Amino acid sequence: MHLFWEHGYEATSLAMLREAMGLTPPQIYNAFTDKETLFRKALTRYHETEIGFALEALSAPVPTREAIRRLLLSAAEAYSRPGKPGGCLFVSGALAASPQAQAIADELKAYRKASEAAIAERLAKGSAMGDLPEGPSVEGLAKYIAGVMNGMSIQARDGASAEELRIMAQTALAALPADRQNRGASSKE
Amino acid sequence: MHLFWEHGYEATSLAMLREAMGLTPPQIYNAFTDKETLFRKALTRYHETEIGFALEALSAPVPTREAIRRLLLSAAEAYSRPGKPGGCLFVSGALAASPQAQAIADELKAYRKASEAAIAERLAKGSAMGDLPEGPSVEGLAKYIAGVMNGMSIQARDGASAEELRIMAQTALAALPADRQNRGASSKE
DNA sequence: CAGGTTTCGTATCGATCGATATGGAAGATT
DNA sequence: AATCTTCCATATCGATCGATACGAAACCTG
Repeated sequence: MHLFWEHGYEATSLAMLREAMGLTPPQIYNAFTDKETLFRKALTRYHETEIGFALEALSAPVPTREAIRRLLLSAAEAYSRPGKPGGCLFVSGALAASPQAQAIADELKAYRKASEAAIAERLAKGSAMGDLPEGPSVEGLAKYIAGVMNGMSIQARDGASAEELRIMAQTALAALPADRQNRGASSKE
Repeated sequence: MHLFWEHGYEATSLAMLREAMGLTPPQIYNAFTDKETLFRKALTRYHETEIGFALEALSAPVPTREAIRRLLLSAAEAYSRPGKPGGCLFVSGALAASPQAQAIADELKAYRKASEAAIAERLAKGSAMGDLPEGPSVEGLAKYIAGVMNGMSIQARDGASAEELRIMAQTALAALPADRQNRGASSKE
């Protein structure tokens, strides 16, 4: 998973995976069928073990703005963990791909779209509760937040520290209109 | 250039380049030495022909916030031009790379850092002119803006329309404190 | 028009990719 | 203990990568 995270799908060779896992080629193919299946296994594992912060932040019983704040700040941490590759696997796994790997690129794109949809869903809930007063539409706001997280992923890959990512998250949050209710209650910006 | 832009450095094969340019392998190597040199030529050409909007926006004689507004909005256009690959070559060229292509990945990272530095320079100028009142530091703000542009690049690659990118740009701009002087003079948000 | 030179496309190079066939060691059964 | 079966690491597969050697066609020179 770390190798795919660091180098992306296509640039990670079987030889690298073999050395990292300490397995022989037949062992790999017996266990994972082929490289594509192995990558998909890594994707689901990544989703389960490294991306929990997103669901946690979006489902917390807090005002909408606070939920987004938690989402962005925990992303800042997750994208700059020591000992882990920088950024998000869903972004660096295959932003650009050869025609043969288009299926993989499409799958990663679907993961990114799903993240944006989850954000939009949370925003829609907030909007229905009168928690998200004026400003851009839910879809536009979700695209902005998802986009900022993608941007944080690239900044992390370029060496941004956790503190720098936190600042970026805080700055991004300033674009969101303040809550009408619970204003400043649980936020300590 | 379009092939590298669409598929990235490593995933673009000599066979694709050969077909696109209508050249035979020796012609390519006579003209460009090797694949790496060809890619660097494409990079400089991209910088000259597709990224002019950035320098134009940052050097325009307008208030700081208006300059950033123009930067983000023109990026929204540039990243979603019909007939061109989505996003920015500096991002999709090689976000993740194999160890052999690390030099290319580092060079692209340097381009991204230079963009951020250019933004920081413009912000510093504005700050010195009292044009950028309170809020985060110049470096933090520059990292935010550059990060948002990187995020827009990914959203564009995922199929976001020019209008959706414009909305994202406008939303991102809301995070910037309003100018103390010339407030709303040249901005039509 | 003949000879010599240059140019350029084809065919192929060694290396590496993802994936697999094969020979030999380990363990089970009679 | 001898034989047979099972399992697994090495060696290798065809395909493709980036890059180049070589032979034929074109062109200039005498």
